Amino acid sequence: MKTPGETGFAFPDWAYKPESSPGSRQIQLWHFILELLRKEEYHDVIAWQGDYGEFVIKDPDEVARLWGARKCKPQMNYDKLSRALRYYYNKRILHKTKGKRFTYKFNFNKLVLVNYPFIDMGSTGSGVPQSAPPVPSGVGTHFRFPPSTPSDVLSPSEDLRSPVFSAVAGRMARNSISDCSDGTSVNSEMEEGVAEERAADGRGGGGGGFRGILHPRLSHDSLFRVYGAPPNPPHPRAPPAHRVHPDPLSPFPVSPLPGPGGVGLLAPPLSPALSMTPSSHLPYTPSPSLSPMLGSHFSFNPEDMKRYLQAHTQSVYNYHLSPRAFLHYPNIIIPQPQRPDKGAAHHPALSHGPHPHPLHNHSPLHAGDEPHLSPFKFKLQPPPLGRKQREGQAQGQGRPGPSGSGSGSGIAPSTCSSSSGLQSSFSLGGDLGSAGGSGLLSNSSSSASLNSSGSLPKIKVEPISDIESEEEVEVTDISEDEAEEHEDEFDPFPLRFRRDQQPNGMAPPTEDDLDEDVFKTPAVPPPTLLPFLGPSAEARRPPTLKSEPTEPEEASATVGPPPTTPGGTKCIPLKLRFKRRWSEDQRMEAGADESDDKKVRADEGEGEREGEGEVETNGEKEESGQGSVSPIPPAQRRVSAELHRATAQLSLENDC
DNA sequence: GGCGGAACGC
DNA sequence: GCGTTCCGCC
Repeated sequence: MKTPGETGFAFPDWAYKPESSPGSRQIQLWHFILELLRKEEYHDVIAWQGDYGEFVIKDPDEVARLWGARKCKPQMNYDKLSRALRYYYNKRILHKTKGKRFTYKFNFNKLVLVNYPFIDMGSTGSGVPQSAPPVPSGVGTHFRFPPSTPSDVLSPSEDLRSPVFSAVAGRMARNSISDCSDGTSVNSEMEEGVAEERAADGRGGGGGGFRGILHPRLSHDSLFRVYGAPPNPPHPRAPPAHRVHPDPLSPFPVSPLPGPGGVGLLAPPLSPALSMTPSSHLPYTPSPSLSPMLGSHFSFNPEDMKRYLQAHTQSVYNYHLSPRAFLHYPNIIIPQPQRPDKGAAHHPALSHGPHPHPLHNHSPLHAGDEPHLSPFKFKLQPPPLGRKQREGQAQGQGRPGPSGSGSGSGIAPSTCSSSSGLQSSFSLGGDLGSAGGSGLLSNSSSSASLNSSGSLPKIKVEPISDIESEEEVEVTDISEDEAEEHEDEFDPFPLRFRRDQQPNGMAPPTEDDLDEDVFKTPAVPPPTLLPFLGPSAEARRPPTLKSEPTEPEEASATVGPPPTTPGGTKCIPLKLRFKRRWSEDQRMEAGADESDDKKVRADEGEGEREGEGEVETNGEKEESGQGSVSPIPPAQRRVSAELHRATAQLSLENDC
């Protein structure tokens, strides 16, 4: 057994906060265990031992008693407590160290996941040492990332003795009460021990330690903004440059609970933070020493963080995490798929691709210049909007704020985000915007955000074809998620979303899309489209149209006469284009000569109009109607027909 | 000692 | 959801 000073396992402060236990108002057993573990005075009862996260209950009865005291369950015993612990097996929060009596091991990764559901913990059991805490090492410095900030996650790595944890535990201890009232209190036994510690510490006030660990580059302001907390700096005083807890043996200088000291920082309603816990896909390399036994200092390397965040983002998509999670983190920048089109690729938003998490913006390093270094093999789409949201946006948002350099964009209120409590509490966006000044999407709305990134070249890509194709894919590919997500009115990552990005100047999916599994579009246009493409398309149209999906019509209805302006980035479905062209022709023809060919027109157009009428939207019906009353001079008709043919051919070439 | 099902309470 | 309690089983 190591001495407390040597055995600091670090957890982010939230790990010690009962409130951080999702779904439970009360302290959870594992929280409690952590509490005990980090308290020196209980090291003869329970202590870290062995691998990272591994601990041994030296005195089962005592631990049970303590637990019982905390929970006001006098009848508690180890048998019961162990049962509770065993329930953690399934949750993978804990697991048993086989062969060692009373020895369990924390699965840090899982702990993180539990608190930060959207964080991928796919690494669990796959390479990353379970419960391997990110490495605190060394002695002088401290965890660099703001504690309790989203970035301050379960970092088992952080030394318990580090200010962060000290602060957390300390307060906790101070506030300890054996009243069994709630999870925030610690039983009297603990309190006693802590009291002594504190005395020994001679430590000042709680807040200090906290501030001490703030990242130098992170202003308090920025930190608080992360929480959407009031801008007023918690502590005007300058934080100690480093060491805040005088006594390395006293890990509990400050309480993690909200209070005079660390108020806002300590209790984000929900920390959306990323875990510091390394995962298998995390390039992040821990400090030399992973041993929690070492006194430490978490020298956090921004670069590492950057990679880490990248990895995590990737994880989210690579693994089982539902993209729905992003609903709660509207500000997360999702790397955009690379487009053949350079312009699109350089879209500001895209440039952040590799660093989807807003956090990265906190760090001075912006990878805004690595648009092509995206490690993602798949397409990542900006958080899609729910249908309602999209619609609402279409109306409400006439002009996305120009955010030339992203100045305004960052803090721009995200209309879409309002729906989520999380979003409000965790407004990284603001911070992002200001910090990055890079047009990061603070606006959860993909379209708005993207658009707002000013320099985004509007690309009109023709011919279209994608929309219909996508619709197809959408129907077939989305199956699970789609159906599921619909319930939430959240449109996770169905292909449908692509339609939304088009208005943003995103080129419609192209070749590279075909390489993608996720967002693959059919290589061939729907059969129903084919009739259009032939010279006699018009004639054959009616029968086929009936079975055609109506998306294009819907689109046209919304778009009205499509943004035919060059700036109009809306891609018009092939079918629709033909339709419009046809209508135009009709109009032209009508204008040309009214008297002549009503009969002719009637004869020729009969079939078409009938068929078309069945699928046309009202508006277009009108157009058609117009055409129907307009005779066409043979010559003109010829031209028109050729035009049709040409267009069709062109479409064929470009399409598919 | 350890496991996990089941019923139950909050 | 998170235990708590009880219990049979290995």
